[in-house]
Amino acid sequence: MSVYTPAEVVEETGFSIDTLRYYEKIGLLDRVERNAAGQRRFTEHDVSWLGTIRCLRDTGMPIAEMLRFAELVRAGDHTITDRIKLLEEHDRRVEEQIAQQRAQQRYIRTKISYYRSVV
Amino acid sequence: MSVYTPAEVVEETGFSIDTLRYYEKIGLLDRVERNAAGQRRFTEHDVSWLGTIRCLRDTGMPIAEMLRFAELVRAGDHTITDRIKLLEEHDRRVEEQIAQQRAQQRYIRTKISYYRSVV
DNA sequence: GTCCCACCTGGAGTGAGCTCCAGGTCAACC
DNA sequence: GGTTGACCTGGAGCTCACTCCAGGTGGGAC
Repeated sequence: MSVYTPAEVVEETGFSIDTLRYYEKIGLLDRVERNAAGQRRFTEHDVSWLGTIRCLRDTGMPIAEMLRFAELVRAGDHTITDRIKLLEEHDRRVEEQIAQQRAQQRYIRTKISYYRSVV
Repeated sequence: MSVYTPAEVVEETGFSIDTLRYYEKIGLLDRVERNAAGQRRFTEHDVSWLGTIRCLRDTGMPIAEMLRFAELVRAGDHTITDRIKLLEEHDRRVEEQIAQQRAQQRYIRTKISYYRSVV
């Protein structure tokens, strides 16, 4: 099981080091292990969890809800149905967002066409 | 040409009255006309522009860029090619956003499926 | 006349999500 | 032994986009 330095995790995940520390501070990331010098050494598991975080974040899930999800994960396997519920609800919102954005894109394209017609 | 009271515009556009005042203050909305008592009376044109604003905002355009667009509109017809460029660039970003969200949605759904398989 | 209500203004405050800073540690290289 | 560079901590500061507030006006219903 390999470990990752902060710089490697920044490279892998696209989060800044400050964001990683912030996520750890607020409990979105479990306490990351340290080496003898006190520097963070991330596990494969941390990096994979950060991938999930990125996905939820970039689809618009607020931190408070990601925290709820993190707590469910921490609480163990008996919370899996709750996690499913949470993710399904989020999936529904993402679906709506995409549909709305498609509609708005059509509006923008109509506007562009109109402008093209008058130049 | 009908006019709209603040309450009607709130109803029509979904923006709060504070947001409308804010948009006017920063110049995203042209100075709105007032009646004898100093109360805002929005025109059809204002409401339609607010529709455009909503569309751009909800697809993630920052206020600074909407302001640039508003200035182009204000500057007159010779800026139409610039407006097209701006909107096309935005359209491209919206397209990317949607594609990214679709990919992330697939990830979420995979996660849900996995959870379902272990319950 | 007085009450309420919708609205006005300028300016302060808020919440989310980071981002930056000062001052320090440790290991490695010259 | 000095310098560099990656990292550490706690806490302050920042950006964005609003949102709220205090104190006031004008018009209509009772």
